[in-house]
Amino acid sequence: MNASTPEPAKPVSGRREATRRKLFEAAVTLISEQGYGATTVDEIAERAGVAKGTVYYNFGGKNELYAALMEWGVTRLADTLREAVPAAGQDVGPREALAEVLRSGVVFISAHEALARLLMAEAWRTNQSWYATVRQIRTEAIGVITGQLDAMVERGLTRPDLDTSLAGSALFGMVVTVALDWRTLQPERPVEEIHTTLAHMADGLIGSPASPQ
Amino acid sequence: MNASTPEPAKPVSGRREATRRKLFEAAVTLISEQGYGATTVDEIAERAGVAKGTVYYNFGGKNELYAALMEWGVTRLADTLREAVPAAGQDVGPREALAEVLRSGVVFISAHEALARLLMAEAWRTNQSWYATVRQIRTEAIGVITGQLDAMVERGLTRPDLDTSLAGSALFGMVVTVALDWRTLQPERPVEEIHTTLAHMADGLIGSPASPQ
Amino acid sequence: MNASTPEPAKPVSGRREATRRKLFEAAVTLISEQGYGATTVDEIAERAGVAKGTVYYNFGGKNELYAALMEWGVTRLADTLREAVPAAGQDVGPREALAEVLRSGVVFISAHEALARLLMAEAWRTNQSWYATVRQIRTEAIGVITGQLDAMVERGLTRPDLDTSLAGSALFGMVVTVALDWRTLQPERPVEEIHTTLAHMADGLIGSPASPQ
Amino acid sequence: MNASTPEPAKPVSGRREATRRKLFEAAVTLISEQGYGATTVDEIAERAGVAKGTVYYNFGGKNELYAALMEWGVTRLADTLREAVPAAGQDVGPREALAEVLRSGVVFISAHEALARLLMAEAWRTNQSWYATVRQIRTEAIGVITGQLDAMVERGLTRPDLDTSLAGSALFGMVVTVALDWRTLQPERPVEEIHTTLAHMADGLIGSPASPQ
DNA sequence: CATGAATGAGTATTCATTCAT
DNA sequence: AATGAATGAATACTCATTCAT
Repeated sequence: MNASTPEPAKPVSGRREATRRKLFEAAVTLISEQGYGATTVDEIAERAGVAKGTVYYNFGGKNELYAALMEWGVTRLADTLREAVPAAGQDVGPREALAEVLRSGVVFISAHEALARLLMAEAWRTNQSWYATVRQIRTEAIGVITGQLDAMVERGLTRPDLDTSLAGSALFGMVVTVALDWRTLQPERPVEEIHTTLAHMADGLIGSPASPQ
Repeated sequence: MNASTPEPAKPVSGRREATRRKLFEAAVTLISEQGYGATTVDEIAERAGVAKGTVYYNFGGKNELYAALMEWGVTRLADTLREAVPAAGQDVGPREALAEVLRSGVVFISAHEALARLLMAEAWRTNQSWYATVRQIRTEAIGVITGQLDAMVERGLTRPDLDTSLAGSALFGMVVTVALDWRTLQPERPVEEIHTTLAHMADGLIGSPASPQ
Repeated sequence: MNASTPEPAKPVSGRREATRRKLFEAAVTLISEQGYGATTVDEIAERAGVAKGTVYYNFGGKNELYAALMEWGVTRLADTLREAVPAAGQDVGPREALAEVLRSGVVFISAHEALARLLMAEAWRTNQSWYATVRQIRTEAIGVITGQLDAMVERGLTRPDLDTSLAGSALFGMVVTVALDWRTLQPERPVEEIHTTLAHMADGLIGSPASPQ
Repeated sequence: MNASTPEPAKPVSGRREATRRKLFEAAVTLISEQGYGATTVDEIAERAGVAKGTVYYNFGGKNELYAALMEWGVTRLADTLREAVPAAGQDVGPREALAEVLRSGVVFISAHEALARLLMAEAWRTNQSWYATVRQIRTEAIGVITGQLDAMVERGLTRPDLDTSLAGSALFGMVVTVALDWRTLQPERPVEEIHTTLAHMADGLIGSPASPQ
């Protein structure tokens, strides 16, 4: 905060950082399994292997921990999607590029079901203190998809009048819903089947360059 | 349950029915905004303009009120979607039929935002007592869409290997997400624009009977 | 709050009022004996013979209970002092009238030591939420004394240039201090000795109509 | 520890003394504003600009810090009052001598408001561990006043039956109350006006050697 | 039918104190 | 000498539920 004192290189992962990480992991697991209200601070602390007071020392309260959690997890989702976008140099068609992004979304969600459930639960709760955070990062994630769609429109691979912003939101909702339904109702199905169906859908959904009304 | 049939046994719409309705409305709004856990019985009663005890007199408890709520709303959603399916005799192509179902979904959601938010928030929280209810009726709603897809597969209007169950879930998630994003972020946009984009997307899907892998 | 609905004569002392009174009494005793911080809500509830939740139902919190307490007690002090002022018709000299007010102050304090201690402890804690209340009513109490002094100045019974406001504050502090010291250090002394000394002091303190500098 | 004074035994004013002083000042201010119970060790440390552990390193605990505080400040008050008593040889009337003591009291209080607030707030809270300290030194301070009154009684300058101990307590309470009211409510008034009013009042007392009952 | 005061088990939160660095 | 992360016992507070009116 004070530019004149250049801070003697504070150790980034000291004891504190390790404790925060432990608490994060405990909290994600428990809250996503039981919901925010049903998860007690005692449980979180016990699972993290620290004393209850430590939660308050590090986060200030249950609400703040939850907010930090949302931000942390949701940032990771956006990052994952961004990483899935093929590098500019690579010779991959926009169609395959989009499929790749959706695929990475499914993988992420199946690895972080908990988080995905929270994300959907909080997505439209506008009066919560962490709504802004969730919304902003959700927009970022959708932005990655929208970006791919824009590229496709540019190259004439889909109808030119497509509202790519709405379509991005649609694809996002589709992926999350399918992925969660899969994990919840038919976890035994191989992930490839999910990928394939989603690819088919996306392919069809936006694959009509000039379908007549 | 219907006031036009004067049953002597139980006066269906006396003070009681009015009270229940007030409580329903208050509960849907509050819970969709804050979540189930964060909404107190006091708040619901206050918003409904009745005393707290009245909630217990009429529903037996917070959980029961919530369960009744879910069942009520979600049944109406399934009914609405079913009504949108063109009667067998009518000469409507499957393309238009599907579009009509999705359209009615959007209309329903924009009229019952709160309920839709709830539906998404609770859809995958498996260890709640009302999970079975939500799931069952959600399946019913998705079933209407799946039915249309099946009809299309039968008539060779889309790829024969489509997993219509997964696809139904995908379209459901797509519609709900788009509709809620619209209501939350850009409520000023005319509903037609939403319809059009969704129709385009569904159109694309239907239009690809045999897109090569 | 709503003038158009003239409130159908709410019963002033129903169950609720009785509960509040019990809590008041329990709280005054305990807090004055142990201090605010050392007194727990559990103790107060137990002593009042009600459940802990009842404290919150009736007052909203420990702080609010304390604030209500201060207002209640301190209002009674002001009332007591006012009542001690001889009625206008009675043939009592201002000197005796003042002595009477001070005397009633001592009696009140010895009957409500607890409250008096709180009053002094909070008198100059300007950043507490209840400071305004304490201050206002303290001013009222001092006002009764100041009123007597003004009467004396008017009749030429004391020096005309006396700052009666400051002098009122001085006499108030004198009375409270002496009374509390008495109760704390020499409770065995008869109250009359205290009265007498205070009367002497007041007599002398302001009894010099024209003492040369 | 202190490079400039290479004392082998105990460096009196090294870093440690400075730290203790900082903590003293922070503690007096905060406690006088909020009370002992409402002031946390965190706050004190933060205001003093040191880490929390430092409080414990230097004083052993919150209670000990407070006790040290009270003793330190209250000793200074007694000393100040004693110094105000004119030396035996000096030719000063008892009237002026008493006025001088009260005057020095007002000056001290206006310079150490926080301490004075504490002194009044804790004076009658008998079951605290530091009660003995506060009481003893308070008695010392009052003793200076009482001493003056005794001298006056001896010389026949006031009524012979005056309970000088009670009267001392009365004057003490009067001075502290007036001084704090002044600082809190009308700090803009010149100190001389306060002095004058107090002198007038004390004057009156002294000037009544034999006021008839 | 409806009310709202009362309840108390369950939970979040505070904060003086410790101790390894 | 000083630090600040961690602690956990003590405590304040919440809120679904009950029940007498």
